[in-house]
Amino acid sequence: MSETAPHVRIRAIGPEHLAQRVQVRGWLRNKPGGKGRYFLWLRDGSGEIQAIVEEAKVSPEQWQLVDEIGIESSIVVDGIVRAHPKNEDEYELEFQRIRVIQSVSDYPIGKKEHGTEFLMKNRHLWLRGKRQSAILRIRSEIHKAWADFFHDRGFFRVDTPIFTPNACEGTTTLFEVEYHGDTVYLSQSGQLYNEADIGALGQVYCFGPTFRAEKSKTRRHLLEFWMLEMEAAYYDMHDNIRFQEEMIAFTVGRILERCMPDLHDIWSAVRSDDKRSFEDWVARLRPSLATPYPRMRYGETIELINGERERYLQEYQEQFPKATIAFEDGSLRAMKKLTWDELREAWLACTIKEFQASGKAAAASDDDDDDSGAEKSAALPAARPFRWGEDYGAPDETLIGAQFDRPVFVSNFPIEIKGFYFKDELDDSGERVIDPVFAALPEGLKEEGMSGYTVMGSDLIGSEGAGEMIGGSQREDDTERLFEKVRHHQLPEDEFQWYLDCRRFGNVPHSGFGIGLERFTAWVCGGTDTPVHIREVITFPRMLHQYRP
RNA sequence: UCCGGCGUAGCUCAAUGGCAGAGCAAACGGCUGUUAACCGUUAGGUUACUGGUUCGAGUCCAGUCGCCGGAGCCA
Repeated sequence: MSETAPHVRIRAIGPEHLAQRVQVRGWLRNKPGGKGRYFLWLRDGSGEIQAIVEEAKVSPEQWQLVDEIGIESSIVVDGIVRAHPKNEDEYELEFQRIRVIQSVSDYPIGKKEHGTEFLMKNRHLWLRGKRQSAILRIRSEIHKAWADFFHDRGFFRVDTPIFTPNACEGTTTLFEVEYHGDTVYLSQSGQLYNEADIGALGQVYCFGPTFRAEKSKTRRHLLEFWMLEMEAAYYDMHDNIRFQEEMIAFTVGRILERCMPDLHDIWSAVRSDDKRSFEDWVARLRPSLATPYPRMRYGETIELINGERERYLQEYQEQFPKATIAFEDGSLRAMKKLTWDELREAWLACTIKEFQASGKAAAASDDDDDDSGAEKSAALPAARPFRWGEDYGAPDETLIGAQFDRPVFVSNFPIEIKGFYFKDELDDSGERVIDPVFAALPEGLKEEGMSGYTVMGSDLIGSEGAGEMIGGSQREDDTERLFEKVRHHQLPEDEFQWYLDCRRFGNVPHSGFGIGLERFTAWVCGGTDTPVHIREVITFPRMLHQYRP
């Protein structure tokens, strides 16, 4: 009885272990049962298995140990692998022996639901949860998949600096760090360094933490997140897009191949009365295995967005017939009198910035046909047409993504809304292209300051409201144009000399992109009805005013 | 920074301006192929904080703090 059984990780237990004595080293997830019999749910970080302990079959000393341990006690259990009598393709352990490393009786996280605040204060323990640990295993697999994908295609990993002397795009707010008397910033992108690195290595990627000091508090934002950025010499925008969709398809394939138990753990934690079967739930990922993904030009999305806004407005009016809409100038109009055309007319009379329509709906007090008595209200969605030259808001990206069952590329944005390094879109004769949708607009609908010129950039928008997952572009390789753009964006030229230097010596066309690991992982792990919050996708999230533990 | 919501037992949540409640967790007992097991008993409170209105405030008002969601911006 003193011989030690071979240690196995739970996930590795298979048919070859049947009737074999093995050792599991881990923690106690739960302990249903009681007098005479316990079911020890064991977890070791790779998976879960239950060991059945029967009082009649073990020594009194062993039974006492089992009887006393509480949830999250650390234990080593020897047992004989048996087929689960009820669940097909599952195994269980016939208990042989337990060694208690630490007995725990007051684990703070219970078996029922908890609130966000409590869970976040206990993030160091929440990580152990079934859903949380499954998500982290998938994140790890994505790391591996991406490394394989890039190395298989002849890319080298470089590591770009985290302390940087200036902003990459100037617009975003950065974290300042005192650097022995100087001020430097935490990196928000390794792109400019990657562009230099391709001069040495041709095709590179970097992968590290990225910092954004924006005061965003949404389910898509972290202040510290992990971003992979790729850069390749002699890639144009279309090479870039093809590379991206192949990478996403490859990664999804890897997850479906290797992470089914983890996806199942995530699915099983969904508590809903009418939840889909596991197969149906996983099926949402399968379309993304097939390339190419749909592509749209920015200009082509405007009609789509406006059609959706009009539909939303109509729904809003039907749901809240007595709602009012307020313009910034203070005038009030009855909502039911405002047609889409009237809204468009009002909008045309002012600029985008001036037009700040907002609606507030509330059930009338004299109208008490609703016995609940609860006051219904809803904020008005964006109640104006989207005009060429505007940047997308989060709801716009959501609705574009919702049109497709797989990620979609949106490309060729107005030059005015993108960074300095985007290459101009040129026609065959080398002239800048005016976007056809812009060109077809009547004069009154062309926003002031918009040229109609576009750039060779693309975003990849996830289906099911995941939002932007990838931002990429062909980089400006016309040295003169690049100098102009640096000046036009009022960037500190001194700090950019080294970057511009790379254009002077062996300048080549090149492209690249960045993908946020957490947003991608959240998209893989969650669906429309089962969203994964970005704070669940990294061990210790850093969010606005929240950096503990 | 702005807009909206929330803050009651260790946890999740109830409570017309009128005695502070339930489930889970904990302790004790019962039951047993359990799937967030189940049943019984016990214990558990400065209703976030400060001030105000009121005969009376968890509830209404003002402020402060904390949390959540969203907007802008972005991956």
